Amino acid sequence: MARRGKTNPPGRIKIMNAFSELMKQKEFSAITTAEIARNGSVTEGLIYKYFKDKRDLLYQVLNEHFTEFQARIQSRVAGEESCIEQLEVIIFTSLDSYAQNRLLSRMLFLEVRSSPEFFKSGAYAMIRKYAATILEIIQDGIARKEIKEGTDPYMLRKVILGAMEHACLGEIIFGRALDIDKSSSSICEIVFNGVRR
Amino acid sequence: MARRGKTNPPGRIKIMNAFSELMKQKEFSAITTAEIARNGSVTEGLIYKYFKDKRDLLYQVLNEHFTEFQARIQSRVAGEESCIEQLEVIIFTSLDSYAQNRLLSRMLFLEVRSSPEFFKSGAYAMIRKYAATILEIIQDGIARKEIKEGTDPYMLRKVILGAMEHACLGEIIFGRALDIDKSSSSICEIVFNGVRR
Amino acid sequence: MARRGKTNPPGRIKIMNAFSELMKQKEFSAITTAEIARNGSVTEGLIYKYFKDKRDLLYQVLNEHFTEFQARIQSRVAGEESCIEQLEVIIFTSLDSYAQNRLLSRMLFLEVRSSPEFFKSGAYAMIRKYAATILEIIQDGIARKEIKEGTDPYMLRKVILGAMEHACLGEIIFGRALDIDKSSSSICEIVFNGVRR
Amino acid sequence: MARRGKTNPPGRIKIMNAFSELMKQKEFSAITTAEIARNGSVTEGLIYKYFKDKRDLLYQVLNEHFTEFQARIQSRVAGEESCIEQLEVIIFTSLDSYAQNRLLSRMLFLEVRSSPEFFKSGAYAMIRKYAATILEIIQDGIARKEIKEGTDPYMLRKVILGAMEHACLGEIIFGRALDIDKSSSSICEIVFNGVRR
DNA sequence: TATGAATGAGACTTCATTCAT
DNA sequence: TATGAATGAAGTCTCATTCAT
Repeated sequence: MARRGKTNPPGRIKIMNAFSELMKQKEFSAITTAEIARNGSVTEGLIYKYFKDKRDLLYQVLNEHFTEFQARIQSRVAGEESCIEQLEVIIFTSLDSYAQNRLLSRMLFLEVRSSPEFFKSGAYAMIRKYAATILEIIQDGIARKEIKEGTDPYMLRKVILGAMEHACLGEIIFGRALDIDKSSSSICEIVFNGVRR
Repeated sequence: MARRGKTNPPGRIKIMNAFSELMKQKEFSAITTAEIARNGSVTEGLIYKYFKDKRDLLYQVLNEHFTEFQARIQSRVAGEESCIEQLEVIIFTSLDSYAQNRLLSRMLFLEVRSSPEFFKSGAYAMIRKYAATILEIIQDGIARKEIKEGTDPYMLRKVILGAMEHACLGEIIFGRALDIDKSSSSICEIVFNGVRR
Repeated sequence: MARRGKTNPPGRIKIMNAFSELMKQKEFSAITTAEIARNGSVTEGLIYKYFKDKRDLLYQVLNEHFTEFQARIQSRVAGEESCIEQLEVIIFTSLDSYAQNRLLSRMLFLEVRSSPEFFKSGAYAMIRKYAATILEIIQDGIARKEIKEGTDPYMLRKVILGAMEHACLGEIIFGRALDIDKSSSSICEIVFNGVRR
Repeated sequence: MARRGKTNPPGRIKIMNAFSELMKQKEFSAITTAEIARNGSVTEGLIYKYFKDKRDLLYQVLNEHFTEFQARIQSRVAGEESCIEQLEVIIFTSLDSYAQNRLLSRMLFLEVRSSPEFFKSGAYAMIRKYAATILEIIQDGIARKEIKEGTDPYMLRKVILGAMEHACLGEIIFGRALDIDKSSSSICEIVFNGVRR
């Protein structure tokens, strides 16, 4: 997503691309501004024309990714009727997005959450929107009697988010393969029907 | 747990305590060796007598915490008969431990997982033991027909671990209060009985 | 004073005003061209259309101020007959100008004198004129027997300039109030009549 | 003056010497930490072990100089009986110190006063002591009827300080020679006896 | 066991300035 | 006349780590 109203100068784009590329290779703290500049064929100084600091660059890149991600979720959900199906779609699509974009997941699950500043960023605002969407569907599901009435919607959301996150963790950390179909249907089966015999 | 066989010199203890204390206040990367030394009333040089480097210090501290944690889980599980009850105990005890020791959770959920070296550490070995315990109970539960036979034990473990983790995340990051009873029983209800009406 | 012959384009005026405004708030070296451009609603590049560099901007601003200052002094002195009275008028008027225009005094007493280039600037030429005026009056005073004949006119000038400067320093640095009447009459009393009983 | 109680490690001394040396050659802001380190044969990092930042280094160096300066003044004043003579000694000794140590004067008159932090430094505390000494002598002089009773002691101090400062300014800025005997006796003559015929 | 002095590499950042349009 | 993009050089400072004593 281009910045609203403003022009998006080539240097800015180069910097964001170079940074995204580097994020695929190494941790945030291991990336130096010198590297970013070199890879983007700009000078280090230019980074600070467009970004407050290195973290701000990270958050702006994340924001773009998350915005796309959130848009994809929204459009897929729109096609489903029942709440359970909507949740299934969210779980599948999220897992799919995570798998297709390890960079995104790495940053989200392992890097940014340890910095308090992240939670003031626009990138985090996007995440909140995503979480809000899930909550609404759950509440709707309870209202429409698709979901048991005693269910705590916040806890259910936590279970879903946590399950998805842990489903990806092995892949992100160890590079293990992830079977999205199997993972998402397993999560749905467990969460919707329970495991007790 | 003191290091096996060896004596535990006062300097080493001071350093570990100072570090633990600092971990309650700020991220790992924001803690400097100078601070650790100052807070522990030792010199920076001494840190390198007992620890290979700053990360090693982190892992040794974590190891102590995780060892205790794992021991507590084991002893509690021992008292339960059914697998479902064992899992309930694990969920409650884990949540309780996380809540009582935010330091532990912070480090585990937000700090160490981004560094590949962590996964070679003794601290991580403890975590694996913990995870293995859960897996065994699940497999046992399936064998003993307490848990549905089609259930993927690995995925179930992921759902449980992820649910617990996300249940704590708000508390760790934003300092929100956590109702352990409610959280653990909600997780159990959702996972064991499902939410579909 | 507008630049002789030339037109004074709006951009140039905006830059000078923005800079003058900033000088009231912070030291010269703490002011960045980016700030000047932002405050003046022009682009950084434009500064270099009208001014050789940042220092040149400072000197041109100073020049305008000093020119006015010098003109005021000249016109006031013209009204006095005796040399002593002329000096009194200079002391009072200078103090008054300093107090009314702290920006001027700040720059003159605390900022520019540390840079050798200043002494080649037009602004400094104005200061020399002012100093020359004082010297002439003193020499005239000696010739007209109003001032003791052994007096070293250069040293007397230094005493007067230094006394005025120190009288203002507290105000400039600490924002203390300055009683101009009292200060100027005290200086005159001390310098003209001496303090020995 | 060595730091009280603490040891004064060779590196710290080397840094201060290297810096003092550089201050004789160029303005404070033109001196880089790289230069200081190079000239002192230490690493840049060491500077920050002993000094909070570059300014702190400046103030600590100044503090040493001013402390010596103040001690010299005190011991010379002690030898004089009358207040007028004490002031004469202060004026002569100050001028002499300024002339012998242009570094000191440059920094005091042209560099540090533009930074608000200076006024919180120990170096400035020394300056205040010096100024307090002068004020006490003046007040004593009034009490002992050596100085006219109507004299404003604060203004008299300002005249003296300003006169001395301006007497040195030419030397400091333009490298002009300064005749201390002549300058100090001229100042005394003007201030004590006045210039009016 | 412990100290304290010193290192060194490099990180982030700032800013005056230029230039094509 | 004015813009906006980009430069590049340097600058301050941080910090984990080592080593002689």
